[in-house]
Amino acid sequence: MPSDPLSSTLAALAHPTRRAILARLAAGAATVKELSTPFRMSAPAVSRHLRVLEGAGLITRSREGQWRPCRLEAAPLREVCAWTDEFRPFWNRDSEPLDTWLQHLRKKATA
Amino acid sequence: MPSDPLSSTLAALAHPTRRAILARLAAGAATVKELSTPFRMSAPAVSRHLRVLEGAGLITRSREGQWRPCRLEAAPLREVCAWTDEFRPFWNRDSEPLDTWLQHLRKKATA
DNA sequence: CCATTATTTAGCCATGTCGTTAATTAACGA
DNA sequence: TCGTTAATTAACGACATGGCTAAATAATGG
Repeated sequence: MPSDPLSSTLAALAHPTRRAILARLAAGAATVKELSTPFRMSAPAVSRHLRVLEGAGLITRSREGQWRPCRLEAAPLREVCAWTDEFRPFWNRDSEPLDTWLQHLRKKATA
Repeated sequence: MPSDPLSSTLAALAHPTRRAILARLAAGAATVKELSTPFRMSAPAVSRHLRVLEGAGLITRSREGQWRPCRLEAAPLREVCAWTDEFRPFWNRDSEPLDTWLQHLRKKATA
């Protein structure tokens, strides 16, 4: 499993539950209990999702008495957006025409 | 494993080799062979990465004689950027102050 | 000290990933 | 038809994910 920062971030986001957790945390910090209830998921399951998010630097957790409030850390999302942004010129256009591929072949032939 | 479109896209992107393949395809279509050489990876390995990318709708493949040229399909990246964009207000600010959490506790106490 | 609440850890199981090599299928071209 | 090249599939191994329940760890508050 790749462990570079961007890969960790993307892998963490590649699960609907974890994205929903981040969306929830955008509205304010929350405890594990508060998160597990709406997602109809056991506390251990949520705890593990949180560990993944923490590993990706997408949340931080602190100790507040017996609670472990989670807070959103959205900075890694900037890198994700920056990466996709590189492809912005391609978002709206169809895949390149067949011509390009044929030119490519022709170039190899002459080489 | 989640199979919704956004999760598929993010999972496909969560591997440096696959991101590098997309970056390469931005410069034009390429065959499996052309992709496997620079990545010092066996053709089967690349073939499977391509399958993942295809499953996420990030590339399309056609048959051109004995070659299977891959072309970039960047549309799904738009959705990724759109999702992260929702968090743009949080990108540059520190995690919410502790105050918010304390208010949160106080609210529960009075409720 | 004991009961309660919050959270994590430990097992379990099924399934997916990611690389390899070896074998198979598809198409070309003399 | 035969040999070559391109690409996929099959099979393997090591390991991660994602859910569960049950048990262990913290901290609170009588």
